[in-house]
Amino acid sequence: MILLKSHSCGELRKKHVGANVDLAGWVDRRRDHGRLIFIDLRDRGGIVQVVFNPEVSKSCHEIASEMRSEYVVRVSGEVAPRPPGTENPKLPTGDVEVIIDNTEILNTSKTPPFYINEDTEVEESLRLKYRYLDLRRARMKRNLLLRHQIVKFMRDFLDAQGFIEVETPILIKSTPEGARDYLVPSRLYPGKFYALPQSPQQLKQLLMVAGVEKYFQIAKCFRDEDTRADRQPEFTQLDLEMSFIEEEDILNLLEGLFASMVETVKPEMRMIKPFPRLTYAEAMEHYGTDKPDLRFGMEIRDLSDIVAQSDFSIFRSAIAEGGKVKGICAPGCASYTRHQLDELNKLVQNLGAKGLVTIILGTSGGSINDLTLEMVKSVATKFITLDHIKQMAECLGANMGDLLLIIAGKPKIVDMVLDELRREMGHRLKLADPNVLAFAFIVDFPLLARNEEMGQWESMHHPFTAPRDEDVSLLDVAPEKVRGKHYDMVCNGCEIAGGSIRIHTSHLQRKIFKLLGYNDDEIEERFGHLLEAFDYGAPPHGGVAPGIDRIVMLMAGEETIREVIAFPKTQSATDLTVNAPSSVAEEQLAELHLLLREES
RNA sequence: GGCCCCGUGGUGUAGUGGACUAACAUGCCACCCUGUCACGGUGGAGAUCGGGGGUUCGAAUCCCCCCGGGGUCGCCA
Repeated sequence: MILLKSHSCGELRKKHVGANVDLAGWVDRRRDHGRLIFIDLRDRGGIVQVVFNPEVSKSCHEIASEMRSEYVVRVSGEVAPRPPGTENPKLPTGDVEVIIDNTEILNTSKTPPFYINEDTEVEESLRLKYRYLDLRRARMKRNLLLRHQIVKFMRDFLDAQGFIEVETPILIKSTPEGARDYLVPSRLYPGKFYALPQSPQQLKQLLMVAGVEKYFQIAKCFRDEDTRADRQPEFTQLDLEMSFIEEEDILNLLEGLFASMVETVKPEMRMIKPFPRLTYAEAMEHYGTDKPDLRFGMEIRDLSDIVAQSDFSIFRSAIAEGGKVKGICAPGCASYTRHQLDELNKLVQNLGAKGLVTIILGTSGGSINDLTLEMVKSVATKFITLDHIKQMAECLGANMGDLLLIIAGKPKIVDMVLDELRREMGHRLKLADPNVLAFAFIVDFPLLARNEEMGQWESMHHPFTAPRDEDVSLLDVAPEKVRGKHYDMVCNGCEIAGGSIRIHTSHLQRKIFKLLGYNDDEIEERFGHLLEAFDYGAPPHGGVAPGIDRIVMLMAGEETIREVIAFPKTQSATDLTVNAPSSVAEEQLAELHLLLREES
């Protein structure tokens, strides 16, 4: 026998009754009744109950009494209908069972360090150390399968649209202006290094010059920066690029791809269609972030004009110093206790705000017109008139019984803190439906942002992003006003994709590099290959790169991308499964011409 | 680099200065059990409470340092 299995455990149904089957898998659970032993046998396809009856086979029954959790076993027998009344509706295979007349233990197993057969919380470091066991669990198996289905859909979809998949190198050239690079020392060239790609950006643009026209790749990207729930040192992007297109083409492609992918792979999840489009300015104004969670409202409103003339020094001084006063309305939260308000205050202070002004609007429902000063609970009542409070409540769309949360300070801090508060309150009030994927496009980004520390212009996206045609003339006089042909796709508060129409002439590209502070030598050394390529008939082109880990995370309903990566790294960038990074032998270092520095 | 949370039998939790000789569930081991499916029953083994130091008559519990995991700000063109 070459194959140990004639069927998968999970596929057996009533129609198989009478068939002799060969199965193999892991012991999920054992129920030993003394004479009769039931084993739930598990393989990738599912679980089926197999029965060891000493009256059928005494030797099989003896072997089965030795079986324990996670033993690897092979069984053969006849598929039988379960006796009436003993069917198990919880199992897809619950109408049948396999009466075993031949079996073998292929391998034993130690008692696993955590439950494989139960969906209980286990400390993540333990799961990662024994990731191969963790991946046996239903949740991880489901996530791996979903990821496969998503990636397969992407490949099929893009193939049907005429894209071709091209691989680009993993050993490329360091580009220190972006994220920190992962470096690979060169054995053949002492003192020189390759870098792992932060993204295949320049290579895919060269593929456009090469006439590929429609390219994509499931691309591993590497960035040596600190991790987050949605950020890993290495991650996967659906990298794609097209020639002879404009921004609208990319957005249409994305919407078509993601909408049909969700409808195919996760039909139970809902979307807002067509995907809403917000300008960067609108997103920042109403959500305080360029990646808003649009599953709920609770929009931020600017209250500066209302309170500018008030006697409340916190508000007045913030505005006088060039700051803003903005707030949100937490519906129905007037009953918040002192303790809960203190908690929120602590939250905003940890984020860098000076404090949180809370205004409780009465205790029961009703029209805000009936509000009296006695019904308002807030430190602000001493300094702010009832009229101002009513105006703020109206501006925030508040009703009686609601809680206003107001932050004053520098615009950047105010936005960041209110974004956090909005998401926190949305979470507490369960406003974000987990079965909704609220995709949206963010457009009209500024091309450049001022780096205050360095006193220099930096690319908002990357230096290859084309400025809007009508703004090109502003590059010389007012760079901050130049809008880029840059777009993001966001979903549920997560940046899912970023892309742009690229510069495709060396003249304009050089101009941008110079604006970013590079001199001619630096431009030549770092980007000479790209600029030269542009002089050989580079077509207009643009593209986008959706993060695969993130979209799988959202579709799997997970909180971190580690749950959808087979072997993820910890927050401190270690791999607990294989214990990486690790020391290397002195001989390896010597071969690479490396000497370790003494760190103080 | 900053701030915050977590670490108690194999696993998940309870215990927040004395009654803890550390509890509960589950897992594990042994025996019993022919229809269970998170099988059931009886019995048993198993943690000096992440590590180190300190305070105290007394520390799982309070303080300090360290280690590990997580969240986040900075960082992520």
